[in-house]
Amino acid sequence: MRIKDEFKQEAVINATVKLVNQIGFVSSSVSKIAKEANVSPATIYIYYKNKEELLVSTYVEIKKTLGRELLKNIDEAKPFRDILFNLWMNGFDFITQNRDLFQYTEQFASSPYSDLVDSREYDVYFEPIYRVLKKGTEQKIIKNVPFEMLAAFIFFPLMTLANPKLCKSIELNKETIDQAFSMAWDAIKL
Amino acid sequence: MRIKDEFKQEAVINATVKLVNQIGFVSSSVSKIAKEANVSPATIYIYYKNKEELLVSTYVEIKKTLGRELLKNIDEAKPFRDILFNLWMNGFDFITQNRDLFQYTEQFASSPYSDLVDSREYDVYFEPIYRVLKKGTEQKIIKNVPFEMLAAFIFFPLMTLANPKLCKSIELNKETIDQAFSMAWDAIKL
Amino acid sequence: MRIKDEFKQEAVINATVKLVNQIGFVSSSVSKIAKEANVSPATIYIYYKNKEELLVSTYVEIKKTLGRELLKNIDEAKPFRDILFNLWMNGFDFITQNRDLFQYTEQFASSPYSDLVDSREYDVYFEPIYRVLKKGTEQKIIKNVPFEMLAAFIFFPLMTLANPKLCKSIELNKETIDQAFSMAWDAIKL
Amino acid sequence: MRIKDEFKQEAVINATVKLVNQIGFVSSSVSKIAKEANVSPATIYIYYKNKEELLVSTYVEIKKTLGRELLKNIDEAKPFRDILFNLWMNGFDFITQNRDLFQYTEQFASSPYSDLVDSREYDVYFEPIYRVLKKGTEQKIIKNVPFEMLAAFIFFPLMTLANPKLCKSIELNKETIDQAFSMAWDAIKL
DNA sequence: GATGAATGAGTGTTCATTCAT
DNA sequence: CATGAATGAACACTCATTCAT
Repeated sequence: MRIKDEFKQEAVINATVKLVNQIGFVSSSVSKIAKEANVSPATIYIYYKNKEELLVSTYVEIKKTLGRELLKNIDEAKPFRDILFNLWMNGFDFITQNRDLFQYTEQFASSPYSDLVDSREYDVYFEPIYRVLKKGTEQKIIKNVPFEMLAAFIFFPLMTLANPKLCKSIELNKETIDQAFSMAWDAIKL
Repeated sequence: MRIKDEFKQEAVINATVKLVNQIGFVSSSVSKIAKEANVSPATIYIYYKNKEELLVSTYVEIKKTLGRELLKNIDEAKPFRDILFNLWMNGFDFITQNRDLFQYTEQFASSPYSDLVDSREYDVYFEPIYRVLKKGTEQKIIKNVPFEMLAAFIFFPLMTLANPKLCKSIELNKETIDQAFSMAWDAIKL
Repeated sequence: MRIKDEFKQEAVINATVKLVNQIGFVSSSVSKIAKEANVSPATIYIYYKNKEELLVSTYVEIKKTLGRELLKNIDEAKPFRDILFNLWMNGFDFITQNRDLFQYTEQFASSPYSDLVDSREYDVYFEPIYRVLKKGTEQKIIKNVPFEMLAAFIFFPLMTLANPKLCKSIELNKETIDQAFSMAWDAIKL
Repeated sequence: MRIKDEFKQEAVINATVKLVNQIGFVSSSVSKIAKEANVSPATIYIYYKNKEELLVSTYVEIKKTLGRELLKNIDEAKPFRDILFNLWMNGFDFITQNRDLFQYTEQFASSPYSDLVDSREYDVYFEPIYRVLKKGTEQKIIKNVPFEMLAAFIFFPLMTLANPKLCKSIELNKETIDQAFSMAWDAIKL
């Protein structure tokens, strides 16, 4: 029999991300994705049960990658602020170097498909971050507030800054990055 | 302009917002909006050139309202932090009391339609906020960073916290609100 | 506004029946029906909620017509056998003169759509037939067996004979018709 | 021929009949049949040129079986009515004991595929029945009418009664069966 | 101004069949 | 012989928009 063409599936994923970035989530139809991937629409249904599964599984894959990237070269022995800065910069690097992947997750998160994701599929990749922040709280280094609030002041500003649509005029050089992190730090530190 | 017409147009806008909240941006078709507004699809095309204009202008209207609400009872003579807190609480009140309008803007902002908005249409309503922040910078009360960065640390966390999807577990009482504002303040104050 | 074009709807019904007769129930797709009726596929969905409704309501309409035709010129004062013969000939005339309508009902009845029909919609047209047969039973003219069994020996042979596919070699002249009815009569009479 | 292959082909036939009974003729796609038979879709195309041939040949096989079953234990020396009753009961037994096979033939017969069958493939199995009926006619035991007409009064009522969709309320016990046969007999006897 | 009818182009999805192994 | 991968064409249906009144 014909062997499964891994390239084809990868082409589908790439086409999905590319199209979502180019024309948006809504307009990215299965047939357009198929055309972009040089594949028949029917082929997509070999790999994925339906459109939902294509979009959701693409999202989950990206989230896993993001989780892995965030924790790259993290040394938990370092001072807390340094760990956080590492995390932050890893996030920044991922966002800027994989703008299309990042943008896909942003669009996905605000789409009705986002309700269909079982976050447990990738939560494990983010668990170390919870743990680090919890330790910071316990050691009275950062404020004792819910995790979501910490995230709202650390990671959401990061995402905002990295979003060229929202921050057209901000040049993202070493200085602004440091400045932004230091603001995030001021927000959460005790 | 006849009174009857205004009612119709208003019904269309309300139906748009209501439907977007009920079934999402994607599924809100012109004919469904028309049905919800008790109006013919063709009628909508009397008021708006096309669907895009309907969605964009609805967005702009909400932005204008938001701008007006933000500046309610703002006394520029007060101390800077109090002014900011007022702004912040006005924003919080708007979001929680007009969740449907807010949710519409969120969905709109992450749709491809958002590229089509000319922000100058509502910027004037937000201009006082720019001015206040600028004064704060000049008086060395807050950090001297681009406006978007300030916004990223003041208003985006607010929106994040008010988003029930993102912050399921956070109860929004007086205490958490104060806490959140104080974190935002720590982030931007000098 | 544009007024509803009765001709269009009729064209759709005719096209449905015609196509079902030409290419069968299964191959008669909405788009083919639309093309045959010189109408856009979308137009069909103005008249009918979905394909099912188109097929079912076409069936019901034909059944109503059949019911009306069967009872044409029936004089319940006549002898029982004559009434039955009248019914029988009315049926025969309908089948042979509206072969396409009849064939549609045959195909429909053996399609999965047939489960979706609420027979109460047309039962009223056939009620007089029930009544006549019941009277025949009570007056000990015909055998006291369930209605379906009577039908199986009166009307199903009729349908079989009128079906050119099943009875290729039988010429349907006055003599064969009389012969067939007399066989049906022998089957049910006491 | 290898044993393994026969199993596969038989599995395909069984799957075809089973699926047609479960989900109907229309929905029974080649891939679903293949899945049900634990076989690749491509395998089916080794045994059959195309879907049509699969369906038609399955039909023909069933017809052959039916022919064989009808003639089981037929003793042409018996009185004519007894022979006929034997045939009739054999038919009844086949229908009730192989409802799935019978239902398949019913669905097939009212599908456009039925035009593609060459009845000569199985006619030989039914030839004895022709012969018996012909003798009955010659011996002036039954009416001298075309074979199809006899069939319409003997076998079609039988099929009608055995069709649970058409005869929901009729319980098929010894008594009703006898009654039905006697009606058929009244119809054809001289 | 206001409308319901009408539509071509598109949607997600399944199909019978063929390909390459 | 047997297979899972692959596909173009078709499916039922919805869309944003325009037409005719």
